[in-house]
Amino acid sequence: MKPEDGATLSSARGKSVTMGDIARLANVSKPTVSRVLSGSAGVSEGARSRVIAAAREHGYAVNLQARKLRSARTNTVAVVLDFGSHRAGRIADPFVFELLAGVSEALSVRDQDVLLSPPTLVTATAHADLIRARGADGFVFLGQGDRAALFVDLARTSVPFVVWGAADAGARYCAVGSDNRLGGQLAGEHFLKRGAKRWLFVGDIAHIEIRMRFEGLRDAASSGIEIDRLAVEHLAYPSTHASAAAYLAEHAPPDAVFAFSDTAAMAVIAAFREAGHLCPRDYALVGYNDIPPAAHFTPAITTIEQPTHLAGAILVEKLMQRIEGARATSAMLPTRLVLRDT
Amino acid sequence: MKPEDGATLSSARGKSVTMGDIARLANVSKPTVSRVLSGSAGVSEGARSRVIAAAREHGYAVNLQARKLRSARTNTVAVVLDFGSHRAGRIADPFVFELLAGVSEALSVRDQDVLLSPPTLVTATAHADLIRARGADGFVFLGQGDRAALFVDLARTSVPFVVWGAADAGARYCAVGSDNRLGGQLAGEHFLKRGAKRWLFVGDIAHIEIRMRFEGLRDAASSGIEIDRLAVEHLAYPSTHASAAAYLAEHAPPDAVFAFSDTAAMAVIAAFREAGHLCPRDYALVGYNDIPPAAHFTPAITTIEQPTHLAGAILVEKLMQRIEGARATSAMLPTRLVLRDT
DNA sequence: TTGTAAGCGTTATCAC
DNA sequence: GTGATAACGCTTACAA
Repeated sequence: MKPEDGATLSSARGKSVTMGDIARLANVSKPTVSRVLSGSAGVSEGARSRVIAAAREHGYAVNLQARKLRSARTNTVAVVLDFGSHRAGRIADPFVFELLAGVSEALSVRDQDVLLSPPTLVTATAHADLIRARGADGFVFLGQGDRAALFVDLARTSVPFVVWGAADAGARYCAVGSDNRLGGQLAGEHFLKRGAKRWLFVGDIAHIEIRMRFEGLRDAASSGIEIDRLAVEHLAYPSTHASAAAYLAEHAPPDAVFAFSDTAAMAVIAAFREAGHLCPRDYALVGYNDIPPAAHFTPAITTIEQPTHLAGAILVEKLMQRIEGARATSAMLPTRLVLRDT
Repeated sequence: MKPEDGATLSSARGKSVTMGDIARLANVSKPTVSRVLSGSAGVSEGARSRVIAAAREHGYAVNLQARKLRSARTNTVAVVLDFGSHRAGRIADPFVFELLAGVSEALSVRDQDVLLSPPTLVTATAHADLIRARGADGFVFLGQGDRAALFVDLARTSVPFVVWGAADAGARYCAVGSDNRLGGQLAGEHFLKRGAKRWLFVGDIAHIEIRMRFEGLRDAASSGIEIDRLAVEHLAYPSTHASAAAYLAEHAPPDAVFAFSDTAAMAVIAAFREAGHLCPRDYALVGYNDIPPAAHFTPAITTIEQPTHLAGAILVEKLMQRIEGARATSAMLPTRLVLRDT
């Protein structure tokens, strides 16, 4: 190594260390450094160790932007969270967070960067632009919210995306979700066993996932059973609490309640209790998601469990298929009834 | 426009539309297209409109990777979430999610991309590498978890970062948090008014934020007051529930409880109720965060409110200062007691 | 196994 | 106002 080697370091010129610098220090060429650092085979042990030593010594890290510019893929996935439903005093079910953790980990395993989709992205065009701008290779939507129309539009484009949520029967895109219809059926069967006749469904069926749960419930109902529906405005504890209280004031009390989330279930229990309508004494109740507090609530809430651990991995796998141009089928993950006190 | 224009589009050669294509179509040069699309002044109205028309017609979007390679900043911020505390059955307080929403929006306003920090990043070196690799310009840590040591290490480097959480007295880095000590004091004052003498603090003081709350509580205590501490293992509802039950079995019941979160407060109420120790009949209780269900729980929980709406904006502002090389002072956001039934 | 050369698509610099 | 030209730092041919 000649003394000049240090002097020609680009960092000495006030810039950051580049691959060329490492190449010079290790007495190899740039491509060889590249090969070593991206772990491709076909490099001699000597060259490899010299490169690694030089890189470590000079704190060199490959410039990700340059790499991404050069290669066809960005290796970045945009994740879309449904903040709208969680802000402004509405409640965030831990559920989405668990889903995010799962997705994040699955992507990390595949060396994919996770971009949080900016809240300004609303139209299909805007999403397509992000792909064209090479900001990401595809999208994972965590929760459908009121995006049904967006998905239909997006499915007409070549934008790779997967959606967490119910797969609509004729959906042209890949949706991975728990079997919401089954969830509803399980709730219905539970009510039948309890001999309940006047069922109340709490949830906004404008959301596809939630409508499927309602339909499952309806499927399970035999003749002689009456099903009423209480549309709560937001995914919120307070609004559910208020709606539930108002409902009791105007209607005959139900002897079974199926709530779209455990949080909503808690709100119903609280509101009904204030009116003297007690669970499980006066009615059966099934929640959704099996969040930890459900087990320890008083009464312990019977609920439908979703397989969050699997979900992230499967979503990511499907998206990768789509990005690589393959077809990806929608999938339904099984749910099960967790029987507790209600 | 000559017919050749279309034929020379790079998209016709199977590549995506580039700035050069738009330049040709609009009869200007690449730099002019760049000027128009990045909104810089000094372009004639004619050129501007031709460029915009051509870009729109061909669905052109500026290649973000190329732009980032060229410019000094990546305009990307890495956000670090504390999934560890939220996974595997532990509870996610909606609080973090609200914080994330706030940060995400504040960054979007400044045209910053949000990268979710990969779960593999643990050491200070790994974080520094991401900056050197130009994966991001800086970090926002949402929640300290058990990262105290990491922050100290990171503060010795030139990595720009800000932390949501308590600012340690001698901290060398920028921490933005609510005034946890004040929160503790407010709880203590509430207990004094109720005439409580045997206080119980529920929370793990290994977490700095939580220790500050404990210290605030202690500050508020006058002589003759006994304070006990119950360290719960995780940020979890179930573990708090179990610990609280076990506590009552071995100790004299407290007449005041200060829990590190509303969720934990709910767990305490439930566990104590099962042992016949009722709130507010037998003890006063203060939670933390003012999550929506706290208001509608039975009993409605008295709690400490944190200014989540402000937090995101302030964190981002401070980080931008750090990235631009300026100093950024830690900040304490005020908290207030929300008085309810407990 | 290794090196040379040629871009990837943008923006900065400097002329005009 | 506008345009030619040269980087930015890497990877992919292709050649040796």
